[in-house]
Parts: sequence; C-alpha cells; structure tokens
Amino acid sequence: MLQHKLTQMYQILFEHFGHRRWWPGNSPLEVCVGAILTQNTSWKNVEKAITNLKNAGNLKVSLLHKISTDELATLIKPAGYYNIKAKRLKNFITHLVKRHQGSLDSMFQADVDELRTELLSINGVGKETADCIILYAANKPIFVIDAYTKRVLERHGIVGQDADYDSMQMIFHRNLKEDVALFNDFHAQFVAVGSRHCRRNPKCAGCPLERLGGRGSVI
DNA sequence: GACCAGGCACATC
DNA sequence: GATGTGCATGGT
Repeated sequence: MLQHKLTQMYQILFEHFGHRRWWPGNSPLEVCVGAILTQNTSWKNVEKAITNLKNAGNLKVSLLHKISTDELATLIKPAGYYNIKAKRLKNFITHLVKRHQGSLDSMFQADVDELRTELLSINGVGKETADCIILYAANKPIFVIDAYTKRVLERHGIVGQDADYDSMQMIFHRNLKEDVALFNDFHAQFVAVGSRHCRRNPKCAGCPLERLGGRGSVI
C-alpha cells in the first residue's frame, strides 16, 4: 500500500521534473562542504559561499585544513551562521586528516552503518548531513530526510506532524528497493517539488502531486 | 520589516 | 527524554 503510494509519487515527480542529476556539487568534497553549509539555509546562499571558497582556491582538503577558522568564516559568510559553520567544517576536515590522511576515498571504504556512526561522531554533523554525505558523496544507499521530504510526507498523510527522522527514513528503507540511484533521484525530486510548490504555498496549488490527493486536492 | 531557508548542539527542566 | 534557544545571511 505504502510501497505503491511511494512508487506512484516517484513516478509522477520523475515524469514532471525528469532526472535531477543531483547533488549540485562537482566533487565528493564539495558535496560534504555543501551539506554542512546548507544546514537550515537556502541553497542559493550556500552557492555564494562555495563560490568564495573556490575563488580563493580553498576547496581542497589540504587548504581547508591549513586555513584559519576565522578566515574560513569570512569566506562562507553568505551561507549564514558562518562562525558555527566554520567550526563544523574544521571539525570535519580535522577528522578526515587525522583518521584518513585527508582522503575521502579512504573514509568511504566503510560500509553504510560504520560510515554513518563515524560521521555522526563529528561535532556539527547530524543525521541529515551525514546521510547527504553518504548518499551523494560516497554513493552508498541511505535515504535522506530533510524539511522538504517531511513536508511532502505530512501533506500526503503518510506521517503525522510529530514524525521524527528515523521513522521517516524507515518508511523509505522498508518500502523501496535499496538502490543508490533511486534514493539519490527520489530525494532530489522532493527538493525540486518542495522548493517550487510547498514553500509559502500551504494549499499546494499547481503541485504535480495533486493527483495523489495531497492537501492541494483535499482542502 | 517580518518571515523563512535542504540543522545541529547545548542548556534546562 | 522533551522542549527551548542560539547561530546569521539573503530572498520574498
């Protein structure tokens, strides 16, 4: 039942938006940096911060390791929360250098569960950030739950308002085949529909998922 | 000028 | 264990 609904949901989104080819980052390191910078922040602001890092030639592990936290904070300013995020980026890079000689490939050798536990041990990396890194940088199968995903699930009556991260993630893991490409594109579709139709649009007008009987067609 | 955005850690009860 | 709060810029 749920399996059918999720499949139907994905098909509608796929037909509407096409393949999303996500995440919007050119390298695994850029995905990791973006995942931390986008915490509670719109992607447009993150893009500016990443552009600053690139222009300063700092989007490399060795340089991110060398740069001071204050300098880093200045470069990522447009992403907001720049002091806390500079510390979080530093925590991530320091961990990577100490444990894996700065090699993401080395860190990504671990299986999904080990990698997730390791990422969650880094101060500043929570569940969503860890899962983004696992799925979009390490290309391992884990479903990312974010604000958009939660909103869509809520509006389609699949979960209640108080649903937590783990329970929502379990819905996808139990009802979809474990497939990196599917998890990657499905979550990207949620972001596509969420950023275009959910934001400041509680009645979901014009949303391709109206066909499924979400709030837009119910209220 | 208020409100929101692809969270997270920490304090307090 | 649940709830509240600080972190901050840029777009609507």
